[in-house]
Amino acid sequence: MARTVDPQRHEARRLQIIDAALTVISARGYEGATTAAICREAGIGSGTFFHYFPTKVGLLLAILALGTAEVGELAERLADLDEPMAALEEIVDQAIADAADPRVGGFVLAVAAVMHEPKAVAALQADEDAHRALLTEWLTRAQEAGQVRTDLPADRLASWVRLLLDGFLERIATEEGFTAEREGPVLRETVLGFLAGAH
Amino acid sequence: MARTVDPQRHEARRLQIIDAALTVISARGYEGATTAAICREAGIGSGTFFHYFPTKVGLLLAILALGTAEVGELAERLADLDEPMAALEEIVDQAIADAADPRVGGFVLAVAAVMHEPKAVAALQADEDAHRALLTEWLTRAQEAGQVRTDLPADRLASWVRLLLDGFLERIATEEGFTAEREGPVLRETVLGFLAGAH
Amino acid sequence: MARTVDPQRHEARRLQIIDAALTVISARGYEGATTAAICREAGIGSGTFFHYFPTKVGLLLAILALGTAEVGELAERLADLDEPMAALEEIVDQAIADAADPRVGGFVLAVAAVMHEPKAVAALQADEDAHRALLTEWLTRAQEAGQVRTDLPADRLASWVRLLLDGFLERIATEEGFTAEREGPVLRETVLGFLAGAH
Amino acid sequence: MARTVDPQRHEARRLQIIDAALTVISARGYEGATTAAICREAGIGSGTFFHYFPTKVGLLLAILALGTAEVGELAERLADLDEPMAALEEIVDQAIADAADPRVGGFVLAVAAVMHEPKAVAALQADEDAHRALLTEWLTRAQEAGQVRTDLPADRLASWVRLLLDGFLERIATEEGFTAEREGPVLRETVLGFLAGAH
DNA sequence: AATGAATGAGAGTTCATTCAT
DNA sequence: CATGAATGAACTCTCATTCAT
Repeated sequence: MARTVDPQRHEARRLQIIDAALTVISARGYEGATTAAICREAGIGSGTFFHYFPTKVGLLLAILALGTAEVGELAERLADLDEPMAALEEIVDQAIADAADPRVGGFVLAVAAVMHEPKAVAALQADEDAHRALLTEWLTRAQEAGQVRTDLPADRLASWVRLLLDGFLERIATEEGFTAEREGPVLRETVLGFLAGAH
Repeated sequence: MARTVDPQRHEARRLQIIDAALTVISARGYEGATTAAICREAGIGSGTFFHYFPTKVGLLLAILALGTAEVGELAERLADLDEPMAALEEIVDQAIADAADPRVGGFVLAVAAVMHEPKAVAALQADEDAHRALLTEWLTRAQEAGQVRTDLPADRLASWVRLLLDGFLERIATEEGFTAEREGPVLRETVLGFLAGAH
Repeated sequence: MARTVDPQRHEARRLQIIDAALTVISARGYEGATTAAICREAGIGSGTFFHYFPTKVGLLLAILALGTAEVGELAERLADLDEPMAALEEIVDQAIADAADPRVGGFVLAVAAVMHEPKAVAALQADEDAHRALLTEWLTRAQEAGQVRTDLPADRLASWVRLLLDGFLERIATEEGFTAEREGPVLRETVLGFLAGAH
Repeated sequence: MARTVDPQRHEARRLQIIDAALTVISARGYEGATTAAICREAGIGSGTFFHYFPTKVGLLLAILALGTAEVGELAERLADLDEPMAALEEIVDQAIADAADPRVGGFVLAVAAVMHEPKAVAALQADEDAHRALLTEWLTRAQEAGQVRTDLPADRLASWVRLLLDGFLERIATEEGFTAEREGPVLRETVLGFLAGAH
């Protein structure tokens, strides 16, 4: 009888729509993903969509915020570690694990192309900043521990690690036969090789 | 007497439109780049656009074909070289030079997100194939000469070099302060380090 | 709770748009009848139009299908008749009644000129076939009963009756003062005279 | 050396364009007949078109005027005749002969649908008026000679003869197998039967 | 006289968003 | 809460027409 919103039900519905959106955006790009197509995929009416998200961009922001939140969770999980190299390896492993969902690469690619929509750019930047902050923190510690090269400052090393992790995601989205399973070990080795530095 | 087609004038106009399109697509993405905006940037009327390109996709295909043709030109320039490593370094240097045009990264990113439009996908694939074929050819020779690692076959090495070169382009498009000038040497060193293999 | 589709409301809206289209097409021809003009006449927004019909051609096909369906209804009404001449007179009377809507002639004329759009041509042919089939059937019976001339086969007689009925419709659309009311009896007499044959 | 226009050459070019237009309009309708298509058919450049006709409508008016002029020529040829029925038969025979050009039916049909363009409507009306005037004149004489029915005034008889002649043209344009050759005699007989009147 | 490159108004169509039910 | 009919701004593309050559 209670007219109160069931927060659990509400959140479940939200995630259901986000999941559908991930699928559709990954397959067709952001502009190609019409709200109608997302609603069809989610099995809801068009009105319901706007009941859960204020605008189409609002949905995108929610997805990006979800990703940024996951970086925070990862940071918390690593907080206790003493060994910088173990933390950096964990970060790389997490990236490989994320890449196992074939939609992620397509989604990243699709969203990267949304440069208008200032709010999306800001959210993208926030996500990037969170990733870089986490990396820079552990890279700094690793440099202090003499475990990674010091010819480049930690934030530039972070840029290059991001280059490798992002490039990896996009390769998977782009190239037939380039899979997280097979190429994951090469990524690990390449990142570590890069951090070890030239000889 | 009759105003015959001046092929030179025609080609110049075409390139002018393509240049404007590069600017606009790079800034707003493919879907965000309306034909009206491209026309405004190029300083032409809307009808003129469709006088030079059959459709908006036609313009995209023309740009991609231009890029693929440039790979062919690079291949020809390298054909005479005897030293595989010199050729590979030349390929990397070319990528760094391309990345100096700040629009290229944004354009690549924008176009990578155009998954519908089968013809664009095909052209993108053709471009990718041309790049990979060139790389694979010289990587194979380098392996035969014992100059690069052999724990991975040449085509997988090519995938990883492409990952680095593409990632480099996109970093420049994305990250403030990550410039071709400053990071180019790191790219060179990283590619060569990767090809040298682990120790 | 949910606003389910009310099929009655939906059909009413459809007919409202079709009615507006009849008016506009009849007055300006098919190409001259812009979707904007039809929407204005129907008092709806442009989006609503495409909510009810997939394309402008789709609307045309729907109108033609409606007409063809009416031929079927007429055929059913006649099915019980024993007297061929009574059926043929009924067909002529129906044509006269149709011609009372002054838009019908203009519409027929306008649509007859749509030769591209293969689907429209097919629908037009289907409509023509339905009319001819009905006529040919009753003309055959009338010939067997010795009530109409036999110097021409039934299907050629059908062509000529169609010529008279169509021509009648178009005269009304074209000629000021040529009205269904005044000229209807002449049509009746002329068709019957033609079917009786020369003397 | 004289810069004077060669009127013969000019007129020939005009007729060449009109002929091409007849072909294209007959096949695609008036709106479907783009100036570009007409130029292609005529083997001229787009600029040349507008050198001979001020607008696309201007071309249409020229064609219609040509047709109206032919009615005048027919009227002159008949002027000497003493026998009204012979003149009327000649008019019908002329219609049958016109119908032998398969483009005429399609053209009439196409143009009949151009109801906007007030000037075209006026030209169409002038053509119709010329036809009716000629018919009415001879029908009046025939009535005075007691050779055709008098239960309808001459101008209404003219309407019905026009109905038959127009319908004949359109049938040919519309119906496969309905040819001027085969159906011409039936037309003759039907017109004369109608004029003889009921019994 | 003849050309065709250039133009821009206007066409059909899509789609995010609103709101009565 | 949930719906989907209704909306109109904005898009790509067509085509009659102009004009420099």
